[in-house]
Amino acid sequence: MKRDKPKFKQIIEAAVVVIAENGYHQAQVSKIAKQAGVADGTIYLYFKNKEDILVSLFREKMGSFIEKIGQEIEGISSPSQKLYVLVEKHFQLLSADRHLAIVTQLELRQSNKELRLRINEVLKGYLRVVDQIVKEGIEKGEFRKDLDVRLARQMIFGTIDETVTTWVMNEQKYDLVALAKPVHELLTRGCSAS
Amino acid sequence: MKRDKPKFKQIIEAAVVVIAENGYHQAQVSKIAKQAGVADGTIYLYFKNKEDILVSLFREKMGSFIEKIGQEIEGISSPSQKLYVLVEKHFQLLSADRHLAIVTQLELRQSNKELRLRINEVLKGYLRVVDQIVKEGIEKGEFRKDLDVRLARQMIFGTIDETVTTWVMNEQKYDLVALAKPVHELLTRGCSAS
Amino acid sequence: MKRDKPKFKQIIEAAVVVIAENGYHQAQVSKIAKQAGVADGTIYLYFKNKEDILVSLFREKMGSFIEKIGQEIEGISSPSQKLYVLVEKHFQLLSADRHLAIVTQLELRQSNKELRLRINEVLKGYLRVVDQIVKEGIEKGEFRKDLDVRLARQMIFGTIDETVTTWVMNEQKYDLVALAKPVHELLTRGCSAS
Amino acid sequence: MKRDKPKFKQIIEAAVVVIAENGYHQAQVSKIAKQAGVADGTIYLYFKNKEDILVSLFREKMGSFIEKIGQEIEGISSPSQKLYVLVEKHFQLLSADRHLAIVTQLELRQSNKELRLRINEVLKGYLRVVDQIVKEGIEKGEFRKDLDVRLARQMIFGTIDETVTTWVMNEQKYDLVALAKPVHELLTRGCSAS
DNA sequence: CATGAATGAGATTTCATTCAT
DNA sequence: AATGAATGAAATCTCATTCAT
Repeated sequence: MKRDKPKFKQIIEAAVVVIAENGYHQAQVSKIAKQAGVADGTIYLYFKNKEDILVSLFREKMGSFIEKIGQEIEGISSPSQKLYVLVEKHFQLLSADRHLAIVTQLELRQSNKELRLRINEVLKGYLRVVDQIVKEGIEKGEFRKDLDVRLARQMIFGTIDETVTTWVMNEQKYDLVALAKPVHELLTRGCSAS
Repeated sequence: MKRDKPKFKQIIEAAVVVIAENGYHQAQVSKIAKQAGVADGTIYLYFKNKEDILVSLFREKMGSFIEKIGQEIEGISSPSQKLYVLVEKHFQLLSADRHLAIVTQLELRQSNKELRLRINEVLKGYLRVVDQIVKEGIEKGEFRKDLDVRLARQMIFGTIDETVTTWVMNEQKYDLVALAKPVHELLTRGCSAS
Repeated sequence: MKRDKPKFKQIIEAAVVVIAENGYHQAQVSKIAKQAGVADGTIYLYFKNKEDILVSLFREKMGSFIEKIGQEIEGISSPSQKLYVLVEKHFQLLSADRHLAIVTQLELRQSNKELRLRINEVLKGYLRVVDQIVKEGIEKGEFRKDLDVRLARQMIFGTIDETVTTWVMNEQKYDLVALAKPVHELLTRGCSAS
Repeated sequence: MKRDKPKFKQIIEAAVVVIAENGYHQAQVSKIAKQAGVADGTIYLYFKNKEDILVSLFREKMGSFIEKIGQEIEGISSPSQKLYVLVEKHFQLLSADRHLAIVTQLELRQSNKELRLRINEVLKGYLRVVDQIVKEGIEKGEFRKDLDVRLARQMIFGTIDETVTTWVMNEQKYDLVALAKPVHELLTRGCSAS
C-alpha cells in the first residue's frame, strides 16, 4: 500500500507547506519535492500526477478530520451538543494547523472544476455527518419537525465555512475557537423547536 | 469614461458567456475577443489586463446587484422583512441569469488569491447592506441584543452562498427562489429575539 | 491558406537544416525556431505540433519531388526510358539537396510508428507512379507479361532507396547520379521481356 | 563469457517480445526486465546499457541468421541457385518468427543514427555473403561480366528488404515464402548474362 | 480607434541508470 | 548475484500582452 509508506505522508506534508506559503499556482512539483527532501521523480512513484497529490492531500486531511470529529461526537446523546462539538472541533483543528487552513479555505479552491469535483466527493463524508446530526435532532424533538434537512445542512456548513474563511482572510488574527459558542447558538436557534 | 462606451459592456457580457461555457481556465482573452466580436488587441483599449476584465465584470454585475437589492428594501420598515426580500431578490437575480450564476459561484472562485481579494472588496458593499439590516434588527428589538453582528452576517451570507452554490452544482435543476422562505426562516430564527 | 505564407516554408526549410545537422532527436522546436528566425510560439501559428512540422516537411518536399518527376516522364513514350528518367531524377534531386537526403534517408526514419504511417501515405503517390510505369511496360510489351507489378515496384523502390541510403551513409562521397545508368540496367533487365 | 549465461538470452528474448508488442519507443528497460522475470538492475549485470541490449539482440539474431543461411548455401555450386536459397531462407526465417520480423523491419529502424550504424556493422556479415554470391556468379559466367558488385548487392538486399517490410506493414497477411521464386527471378534477370 | 501576427517565459513528467542492501 | 527505490535532466506547448500598420 503506497499510502502507508513514510514518503507518501512526507510529500503530502510538504505540499501543504509549499501551497500555503507560495500559493496554489506557485506550488510547482519541484518545490514540493525540494521541501519533502526527495527528487522530483520520486513524487511520481507515489502519486500519479500533480492533481493526485492535491486530491490525496485533501482526502488524507479531510479523512482524519472527519474521523476525529466522528469519534468526538460518538458518545454524545444530544444532537445540539453534537453540533457544538462539531463546530468547536472544526475550529480547533484548523486553528491548530494554520497551513492547512490556508490550503483548504483559499488555495485549493483555485483548482480547476474537475479537481474540485473530486474534492467535493471527499467533502460529502463531512456533509453526511452533519445531515445525520440534523436528522437525529428532528427525531429527538430538539429541532423543528418541519426543518428541511438539506437547507439546515447548507446553513450549518455555509456558516462554518464562511466563518473560517473570513478568519483566514483576516490572517487568523483573532481567536477562531472562541467563536464556536456564538456560532453554535446561531445555528441551533435556526434549527431548534419552540 | 471608458466604462460608458458600448464596447466596454460588450466585452464584459462576452466574458460572462465565455467563462460560463468554457470554464475559468479555458476562458482565454482571444476567446472573449472573438465572442465580443472585436480583435484581441481591442480588449486592451478598454481593460488594463485580463484580471481587470474579471474585476470589472464582478464590479459591474455585483454593483447593479447591490443597487437593485438596495432599492427593493428601501421602503420596508421591518428588518426581518428586509432580510426576506434580500434573500428572495438574491435568488431571483441569479435564477434569471444562469451564466452569471455559474461565473460567480463556481468559475471566478478559481481565480488567484490576489484577484479574489479585489473581488472581496466589491463584495463588501453587499456585506455592508447585510450588516445594516442586522444592526437595525437589533435596534428595533426584532433580533437579539447580544447578537454578534459579524457572526450574524457570516451566517447570513454563508448560508445564502452555500445554498446558491449547491443549486448551481446540481445544475440548477430545482427552483431556487422557492427556497427563499425556508432559508429566511432559518436565518431569522438564528437571529431573532424571543 | 497557412501553407502559402512565407513563414510556413521558412520554418520547413529551417527544420530540414536543423534535423540534417543535429539529428532527429536533437532537433528541438526551439532550435528550429532559432534557425527560422522566429519565436518558438510562432511555430505553433503555422503547425499544430512538432509532428505536424515533420509530416508537412515530408509532404511539401515529396510532393514537389513527385510533381517534378511526373512532369519529366510525361512526354516520354517508352516505359523503360521513363524508368530511366525516374531513377536519374531521383538521384539528381537528392544529390542537389544534401540536407534533404540526410533527412529523408536517415533521420525521418527514426520517427515513431504513427508518424511513419502518415509519411507512408505521402509515399504512396510515388509508388503509384512506379506502378503506372510497370503496367505500361507490360502493356507495351517492353516488360514481361507475367511480371508481378507489386514485386517489380518493390524491387524498383527497394533498389533505389537502398542505393541512396548507402550513398548517404558513405557521406555522399561518390557521384550518385552516375549510378543511374547501371541501376536502370539492373532494374530493366529484371523486368524486361526476352 | 556473459553471453553464454541463461539470463543473457532470456533478456534478449524478452526484449524482442516487448519491442514487438509495444513498439520501440514504448520498450522501457523496466518492461523488458519484467517480461524477463528479473529486476531492473539485473539487466545491467549483463548489458552495459539499453543500446547494448538492442545491438546484442540484433547481433545474436542476425548472427544465427547468417550462420543458418551460410550452412544452407554451402553445398550448392550454382550462384543463381545460392541466391534462390538465400532469398527463400531469409523469407522462411522471418515468416517463422513474427515478433522478430516486426522488430527488425519496423521497430529497430526507429533507433538513433549511432545505434543504426552499429547495427549496420552487424549487417555487413550478411552483405558479404551476398557479395560473395555475386562475385562467384560473375566468375562462373552466370552473371554479367560488367555487373557492378556493389550495385547488384544493393539491388538484392534492397529488394529483399523492401519485400519483407511491405509484408510486415501489411500485417503479414499473405504468404511471404511464396514470393521467393518471383523475387529470385527478378534478381537473377537483373544480374544474369545473356 | 482598431487590428492580429508575433512574442517568449515557464512547468510537468518520463525513464535510463545507480547503488545500498 | 540480485534487487528495486531513488535519481534528475530535459523539452513541448500555451497564452497574455505588445506594437507596427
